[in-house]
Parts: sequence; C-alpha cells; structure tokens
Amino acid sequence: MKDTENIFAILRAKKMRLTKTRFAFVTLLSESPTPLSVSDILSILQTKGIVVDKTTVYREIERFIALGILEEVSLGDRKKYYELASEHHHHLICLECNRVEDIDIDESTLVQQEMKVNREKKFQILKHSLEFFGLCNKCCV
Amino acid sequence: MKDTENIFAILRAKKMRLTKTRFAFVTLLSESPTPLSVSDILSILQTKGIVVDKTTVYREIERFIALGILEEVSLGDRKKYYELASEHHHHLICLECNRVEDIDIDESTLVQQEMKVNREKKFQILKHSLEFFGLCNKCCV
DNA sequence: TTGAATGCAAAGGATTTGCATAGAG
DNA sequence: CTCTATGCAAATCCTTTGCATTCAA
Repeated sequence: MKDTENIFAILRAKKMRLTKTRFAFVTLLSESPTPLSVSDILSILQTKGIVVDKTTVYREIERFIALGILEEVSLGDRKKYYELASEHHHHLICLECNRVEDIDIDESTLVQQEMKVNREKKFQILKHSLEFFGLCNKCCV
Repeated sequence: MKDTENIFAILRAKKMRLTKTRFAFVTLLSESPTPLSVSDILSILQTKGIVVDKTTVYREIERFIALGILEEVSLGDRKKYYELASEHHHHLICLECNRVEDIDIDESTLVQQEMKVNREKKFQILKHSLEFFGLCNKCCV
C-alpha cells in the first residue's frame, strides 16, 4: 500500500530530513518480506555497509510508528518486530525454524464479533493481533 | 477447567515436590482473573509474606509450561504474561489503563480458515494468539 | 546557521545461567 | 539420605535516556 515514494512524501510533509540512514531504513523495510527486529535491521544495514547505532534505529522506529508508517508485531519471543503498515494481514510463524510468512484471512466474522463486543461490553476495540503458530512444510515431519 | 486439586494431582504424578512456594504459586495463579507477569507474581507473593527469588519463579513457570498447566500470553509490552491453561479464550486489553479482561469468542470460522491454510499452504497450524486492543468503558471518553 | 538527527556511554528492566545449599519425600 | 527445588550472584539481551556532536535544509 505505502510504497517508498509514498513514505518519502509523508516525511517531506512532516519536514523530516532525508538522511542517508533514513533512506536506507525506508528501503530496507519496504524490501523485507517479513517483520524485522532491531537486531535484524542493524545487521542487514551493516551488510550493506551502512553503520548505524542501535539508538538511532530505536528512535527511527518510534518516529515511524507515531507517523503510522510502521507497525509493531509480537512473534512470541522477547523481541519486538516491525513491518510497514500496509494492508492489514497476519502471520504464520513456524515454531521449528521461526520462519514468518504473511497470511491474508477473511476477517468479516471477526469484525462482526468485535462490533458485538463494542456494543455489549462497552469496550471499544481499536485493533487486534492475530498470529498463527505451527509447523511449516519444511519442518513438518 | 484445571482447578488447584487437578494441578496438585498432576504434580504428584510427576513426583514434583509440594513446597510452600509451589503451593503459593499454584494458588496465586488459580485465583488471578488476569494473566500475570513475573514481576506481578513476585510482588503478590511478597504481599502474602512469601519471599521467593525471581529465578525460582522463572523456573517454576518453565516447568508448568512444559507440563501444559501454564500458558504464555503476549500483551504488547516487553514482558511475558502467564495464565493457567484452561478453556481457550482471548483478551481485551485497554490501551489506556492496561486492564486485561477475558473474552470468549466464536472461533468456528477461524478454525475453518486454519484448516484451509493447513491444506493449501501445507502449514500445520497448532495454535493461534488473538488479542484485542482498545479502550475499556472507564477509559473511553 | 539551526534544529533535527545521530552516536556514544551508561542505565534500566527482563530473562538466563552456574553453582552451592536447603529441604521434601 | 537423595535428589529436587531454591537462592544468590553475575551475565546476557533488549530497550531507554542523557548529552555532546554532526549534518540536512
């Protein structure tokens, strides 16, 4: 949904500077097929010859989330993972090899039930997190 | 589903000793209406006058998860939370006051879709995590 | 030039590990 | 008495904070 041009436009609108690091950061995120942790981001940038401090990555993530460009994902371990806020989707996480795959499911019934909760429990649901855990075809014996 | 007697029976079967700490641990978990973090468990035990080291709590959690008595829950922050593995249910988490409430939803369509993924993607789904985030009635302006 | 962005050091919080000791069975 | 369970100290990993410096606009 949000391609890199789109993101750069947002940054420009917010008068955020297009530093070399930020450019690499946006590119990296837009090219990644899976959510990335801070350590993922750091090591990938390093292989590209871009030296960045972890603090910068943490702060960049913070800014991007505030802008609605990035989303946080929980994949079960201690770290947090991040991916571009694009079409709403979920993940298949292999418990064996930890590979993460995107998955698109029909949420109509889920949304219906959320509306029901909104009404009946007076709890206003703003978002949900739904992840599936199991064994991918390679790890499934 | 698993009441304390049930749990003690499992422990006995596994020849695990019923220490004072373990007794308090089981009681605490069975009485808590919400998932607890390690720091939660430590501070509650302390108010009950039971002095336990955090290492013990971590190890006890590890054992209980291995036995299938405990389940890990992710509520969005850095910590992990734990609750007795009882009927499968989900949580409403208030983004404002962080209060956690159990919620029971109809998962039939979700399960159907999981079976579809099992077939089509050759990814064998073993479990899922589904949490709802929003504003509870007290925090909803 | 100027404030946003960065790097570095250090602190903070959650979790894990190694080892010696205590205590349930 | 024996082996599980525990406590303590220290290490590790992830994240946050404070402050001085750099650099895009």
